[in-house]
Amino acid sequence: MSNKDNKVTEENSTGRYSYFYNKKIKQAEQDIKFRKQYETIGKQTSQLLKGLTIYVNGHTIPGRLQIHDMVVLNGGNFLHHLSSKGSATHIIASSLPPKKRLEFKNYKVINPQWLVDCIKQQKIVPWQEYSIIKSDIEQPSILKISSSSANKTPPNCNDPNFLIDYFKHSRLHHLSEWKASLRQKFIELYQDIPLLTHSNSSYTILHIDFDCFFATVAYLFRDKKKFPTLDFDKDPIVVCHGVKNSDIASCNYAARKLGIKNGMWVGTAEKMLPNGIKLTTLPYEFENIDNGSKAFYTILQSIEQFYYVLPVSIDEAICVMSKNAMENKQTLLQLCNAVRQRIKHETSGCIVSIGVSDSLVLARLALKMAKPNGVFMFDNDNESQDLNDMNQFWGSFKLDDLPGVGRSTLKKLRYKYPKVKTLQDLRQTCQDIISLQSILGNKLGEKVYLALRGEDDEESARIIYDPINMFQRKSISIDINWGIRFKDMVEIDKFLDICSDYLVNKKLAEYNKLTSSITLKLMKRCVDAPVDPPKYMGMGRCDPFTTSSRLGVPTNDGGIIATELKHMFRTLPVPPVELRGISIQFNKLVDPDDPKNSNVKKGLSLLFQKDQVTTTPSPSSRSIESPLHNVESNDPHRKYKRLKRSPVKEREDQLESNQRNAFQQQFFQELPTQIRKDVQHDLKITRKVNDSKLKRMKEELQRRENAIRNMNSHFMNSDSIFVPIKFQNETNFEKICSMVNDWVRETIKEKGPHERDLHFFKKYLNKLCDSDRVHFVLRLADMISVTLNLMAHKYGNAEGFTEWEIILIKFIIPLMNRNRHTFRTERKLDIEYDI
DNA sequence: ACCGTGTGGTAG
DNA sequence: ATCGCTACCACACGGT
Repeated sequence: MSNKDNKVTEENSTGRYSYFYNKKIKQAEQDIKFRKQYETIGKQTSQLLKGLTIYVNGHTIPGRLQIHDMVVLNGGNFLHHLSSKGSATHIIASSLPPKKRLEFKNYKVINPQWLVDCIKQQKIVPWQEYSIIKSDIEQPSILKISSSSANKTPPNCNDPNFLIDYFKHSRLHHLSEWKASLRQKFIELYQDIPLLTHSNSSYTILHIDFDCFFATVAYLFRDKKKFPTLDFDKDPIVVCHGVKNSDIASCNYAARKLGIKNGMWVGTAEKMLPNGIKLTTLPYEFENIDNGSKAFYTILQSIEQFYYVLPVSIDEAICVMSKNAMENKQTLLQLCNAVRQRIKHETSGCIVSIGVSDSLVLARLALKMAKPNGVFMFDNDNESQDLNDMNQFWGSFKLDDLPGVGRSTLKKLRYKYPKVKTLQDLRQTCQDIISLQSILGNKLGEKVYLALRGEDDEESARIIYDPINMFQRKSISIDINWGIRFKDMVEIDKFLDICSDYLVNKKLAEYNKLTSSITLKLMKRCVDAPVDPPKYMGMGRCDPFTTSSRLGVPTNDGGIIATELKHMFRTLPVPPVELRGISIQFNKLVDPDDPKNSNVKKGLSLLFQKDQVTTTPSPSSRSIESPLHNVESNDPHRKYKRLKRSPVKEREDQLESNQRNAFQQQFFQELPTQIRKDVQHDLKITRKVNDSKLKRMKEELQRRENAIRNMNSHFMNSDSIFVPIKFQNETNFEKICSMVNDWVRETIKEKGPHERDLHFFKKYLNKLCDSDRVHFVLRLADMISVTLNLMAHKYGNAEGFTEWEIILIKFIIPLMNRNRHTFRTERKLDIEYDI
């Protein structure tokens, strides 16, 4: 027993103090008693917090009561009332109103995480990092206010802090980050635990998650002055940033009753309200959500019966226990309710529901049944579960309640079985696996088939039998599809630098990995989509363009990666102003510490790597308005079958890129000064690409490969004229000619070619040039020219006509002139081509 | 038969 | 105003 404890008892024995002082002592006595009780049942206590007096201000997660227990059981003093200044050594709070800030300015005011971390590490960690008024002390409040009000400038992607600032507010980013970090923690925590086996596969699965977690936390931490009468059970409440086209991250059950759903836009939700009912919108409480989740996981991990606590997301976990860990259903139910009670208590009011069954899929469905605020246990193969109950269970789910069935799969199922509404209907209609597989594909068909029988497919079950492996990271990426509005390449290059820096210094560093393969995906505004989409700063409707690049050697060099990205950007036909989204992926992650990769560090493995840089474009099946892709089947459930594509593979060729440079130089002088600046910058990047370490490595690789190739048959050379080149899956040039002709004729009449088609057509022409078949390009150019002449009289003023003229003059003819010295097969074609 | 690339889909 | 992320599986198709 500590001195402090003795002292309290002593003072009390004198028996003549003020009411408050007496009360204080009584409470301290109770705390001691509580501690003793705890010790008598054999639980561990410590003296970690000896000498500290802790006071909790306002609403926190973990809650006041839980903090009380933590403090007392670790030998600290818990102050119930802040009677006189100086009596508390630490004040715990999640946030402080300005008035309290002033009042507490001389205290150590920290967030609850400090306590959690102290106990976890069994030492008093420095409080400064957890201080919640530190920032105010550093900055005079007037400055702070003016800067924060000035901070309300519109989002601007050229701001160096844009990325971080955006992520700070993005719920989806938070979800992804949280998930990744939970997986990482799982790996650390369960590193050495033996894996479960299929053989004794009698496990009970508990699927646990919060009911509308974001909404609950937002409600608990709301500004009570602003919402004095808000009732969580009756008033519809949503969490979002904005007012009209803002996504609803989470809505309470009162809102759900009115048909409001997560993901809906606020404006849409408001239309669903009955007259006189108001929708309350609350801001996100990311930090408090995180705290609540920590309490959630801490509790779950403390329950001995759970073999694993598998993280699904910030608010959702799967607990696996052996079937004989519980005596019977009764005790299991008791456990569930105890867990629910504890979580509610320790998060100050967040509710979890629990679904219990013996497969993942059934536990998940049971969870759906359990919500809101309940437990549901489902026995699949128990005889006692009578048929009626079964039918009722399955009959209460919609098709997309099945895990793995989303928007697209739902559509396929609806198309095939228009009458099927519930899972029960589907169970009766779809008795065999074959028909499901024919609609949904092999794996998904099987998955659905098994799910309807309450069984997990192998892929889903991996989370139970091989979670460590499953949670191991295999790729790293970022996506930014909001707020992207650039003026020119200079700005984009800066942004790519920032992205590269983020990925390399934050992600690769965090996971200690190198990457050897990068994918860049750009979202370009659809031609017919409005420049400003409905959602403020949103991406609107876009066409995607992807390209990937093998680096040849694994690296974590930000410079190399940024340079490569800039280069890749330029291979895609996306003008800076049309860019609406960027995503960058590192696909092949390599562990530099792995002994078998030791040579990688020195770059020695390079010469033995087969890979080279490739860029492989392929058309999107979404370009419906383009005639070349119109061949798509109308049968929606066959959509997954790719029908037409252009597999033209283009090799990044040293010769070609030099020529492209020459081409650029040539036109450089004629450009208006404004554009010239851009081009100048562009050339700088191109040179940098050529100069970079990576490029040199690639060249060396290329040289060696070429040498080997040249020793082999001439016919093997991919530049050989004997290698067929495909366009739109067609190799026969005559057929391609007629296809192109149709395409030109069609699009002259309208708005000109679809940019994607044009992109692939250009690639095809480039490929022809590179393999000494410029005469084909000549034929095509000639044909287009003739067509233009024929149609000039009727469509000379059409948009498409002008488009094609420009393409011919600005692209095709320069292309031919570029290569005329390489004409080989067609004799003496070195004429200047003119229209 | 197996591998690599690009596309689609899903989850929270 | 508004913060439309991101990991991972499956598939189609082409190359070897």
